[in-house]
Formats: sequence, C-alpha cells, structure tokens
Amino acid sequence: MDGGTLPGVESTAEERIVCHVDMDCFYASCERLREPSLAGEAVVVGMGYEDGEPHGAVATASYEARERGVESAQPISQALESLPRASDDDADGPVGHYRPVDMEFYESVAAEVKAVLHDCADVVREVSIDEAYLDVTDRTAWREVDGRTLAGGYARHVRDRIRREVGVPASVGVAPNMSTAKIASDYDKPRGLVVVPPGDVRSFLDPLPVERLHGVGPVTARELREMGVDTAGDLADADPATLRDRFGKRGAALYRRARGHDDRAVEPTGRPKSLNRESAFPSPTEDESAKRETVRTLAADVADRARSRGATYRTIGVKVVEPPFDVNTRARSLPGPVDDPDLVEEVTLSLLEEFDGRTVRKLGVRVSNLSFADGEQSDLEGWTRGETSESSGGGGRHGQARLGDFDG
DNA sequence: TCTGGGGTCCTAGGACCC
DNA sequence: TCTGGGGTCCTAGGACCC
Repeated sequence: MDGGTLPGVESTAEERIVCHVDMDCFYASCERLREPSLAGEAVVVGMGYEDGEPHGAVATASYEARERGVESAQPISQALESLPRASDDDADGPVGHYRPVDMEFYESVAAEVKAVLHDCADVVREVSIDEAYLDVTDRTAWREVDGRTLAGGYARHVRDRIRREVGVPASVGVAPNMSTAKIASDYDKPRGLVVVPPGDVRSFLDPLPVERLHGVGPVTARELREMGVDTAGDLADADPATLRDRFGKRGAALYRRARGHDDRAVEPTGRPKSLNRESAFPSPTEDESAKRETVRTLAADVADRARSRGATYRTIGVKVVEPPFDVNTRARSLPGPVDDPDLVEEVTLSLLEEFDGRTVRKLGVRVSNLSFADGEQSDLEGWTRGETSESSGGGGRHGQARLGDFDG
C-alpha cells in the first residue's frame, strides 16, 4: 500500500517518520465546542475559578486572550485586569469569556481525539491530555512529490481529521525523530503544519534559541547562556565533554538532540509511575487540624484513584510546601504492595507530624512504586507456589525468600 | 511571575549486603 | 579491627514538562 522500498535507498533509523500532535489551547477549544458562540472570542479557562469570582489561576487562554496579555498560570485576578469579563457589563473595549475547568468534558473530547490518532498510527504515545507522538513510518514516506513530502501530506490528513471529526484545532510537526517533531509542532501554532525532512533537521534547529529544546528550562537556559550557548546551533558546536560534566546525562542528551539525533523509539503510553494529589490553602496556615484534615482528604482521594485504576502501591509520601516556596517531601516504603486507604491516611498523618507547628501553604499526598494487577509481576499463583523469581532485589533467588515480607 | 495541580526523570548520600 | 570494591534499595531534592 505504501509503494514499497525505494530503490537504492537504505532505510535507517534517521528515516523514521514521527508526528507530534499538539492540540491548540485545548481547554478553550473544548469550551468552544459546546458553546460555538465563543468562536473568535477571547476565552479564559480557570483552575479553581468560579463564575463571577476573581480567584483561581489561568489553565488555558485562547490566542485572542493571549493577545490581550493573559498568560498561562497567571492568577485570574491579574488576567481580569488586562482582559475584563464579558459578563461584567460595565466593561468597555475587549472582553474575555471566563469558564471554570471541566476535566470530565475535556477528557471525553480527548478520548475522541485519541481514537482518531490510534486510527492514524500503529504506535501512539500520549504524553498528556492534549499531546501525543505518532510513529507513522509504516503509513507514509519521506519521498517528495511535486516538491512536497508524502509525510507532510499524511500529517495534514491527521490534523484535518481531528478538526473534521472532533471539531477542535491541532498543530502537527513531522520529523525523523521525537525531539525535532515536538519542536516542529510548536513552531507555527495554532493550526500549524511544520515538516522537517531528514536532510533539513540541522538547518531547522540551528537558529532556535536553546529554550525551544525539550528539557531546557529556565535554570539550564541561564547556565547555557553563561557558557555562551544561545542557540541550538551553538549547543551542537559545544564541547560534549563539558556539557556532560555540567549537566550529566541530560547534557549528553541535549547535545545529541541539538545535532538532530534522537533515537528514542515512540513507545506506547505506559502505566503511571506515581499518583499524586495536592492542594494549596487559600492562605498559609499553621492550624494543625486544618492540615490534618487536608491530608486525610488528599489521602482518601489518592487511594481512591489508585483503586479505580487497579494500582497497588508500595511507597506512600507527603509533600509539605512552606512559604515562600520551600518544598519538603517525606516518604515511607512498605514491605509489599498494598491497596489500603486506611494505611495511606495513617502513614501520611504520621509523616506530617514532623511539620507540627510549621506554617504551610500547600500539602500533597503521593503513592508510588505502583504495580498493576494484570501486569507481569505479582502473579498470585506464582507466589503461593514459590515459582516467581521476578523479585527485583538482587540475590533473592526464589520468590519464597520474599514471601515472608508479606505476612506480619 | 509572590507560585495551581499532576506528572517524569535524574542525582546524591546513606544503609546494607557480599 | 581496619580496609577495598561492587551492587541495590531507599529517601530527599531538583529541574522540567503540560
């Protein structure tokens, strides 16, 4: 169906075809989907926002709202200063439509998008609710027809199907690897379609500021600039040994990616590694009963989510954020995986005790070291027969050795 | 950027084992 | 009693991403 192999052209790893699909201001687009009159209007979706109130933070702003100075993660009160609310009728000039986050609805729209993606590719890695990588090597080719690559045409097809079948806009980047495809999808948002064929990777990346590379945040960007590295091209020309010394594994990976090399395979979405719930107090508090009550609620929520996802956990932890923004984490591991809400509460309350008398602005509860019932490990029959030797601890030759950990 | 919530990966030191 | 090297697990913190 795809025309077979090109004569004289060897297929190499660098000739994979990876699409990165990035939904445009996804939450705002979802709001427009169910409220079509919002098309073309400035839309702000707020986390912790309630109709008519000033509290909460911006989760997503439409491009119209961004033009008015509304930024992601900004407090709603601040957003309202640059973009008054449409429902406040004294507003004069441009106004915004503010809506509270409705995750359930967004998840349902995302499920429709994912269905399209899985129909378009054999391997799909969902990174978040609004982002995914597709390996479409077997569905198209880098060959050019009339000056355009077939891969680009395929990416356009993916983007347009999402628009047509689900009704929300997306941007798509196509490249021979994940890292470049990701940058490409971001290059021309919204409704972008950026194609970077294998031969063009370096010339595409070279002029970009280092911040555009996935994995370079404010801290790394500052350090790189101090080294005289401003662009991806500078990074590609830097001394790899120096980068490794300064940034460890990450430095080595960044160097390779800046040079257009990224051989990570598009792996299908895996199981979560941890589950976590946190919430901030309206203002920092030292009220012990408020702290304990919050932790109890978070613990119950996390345990509940773990159960609903069929996960057991072996490590339970808390996060305590003290003003101004000092993050403390404490965790305790159990001898074996459990599904035990009461234990989550007990352990987290006990970990919280260390912070008695301290003022906190935010608390969190986390479970990690997850196992899944249908997964490969902890097959109950194997355990009881003493046949399972999957044990992660070195030396433990037979499952029997660890069985004792579970009773008592 | 007076800082919301849900995640991932990496690093470093200490405990403990052989 | 002191000393070596290799390995894993655990905890805490940091950077980053959406």
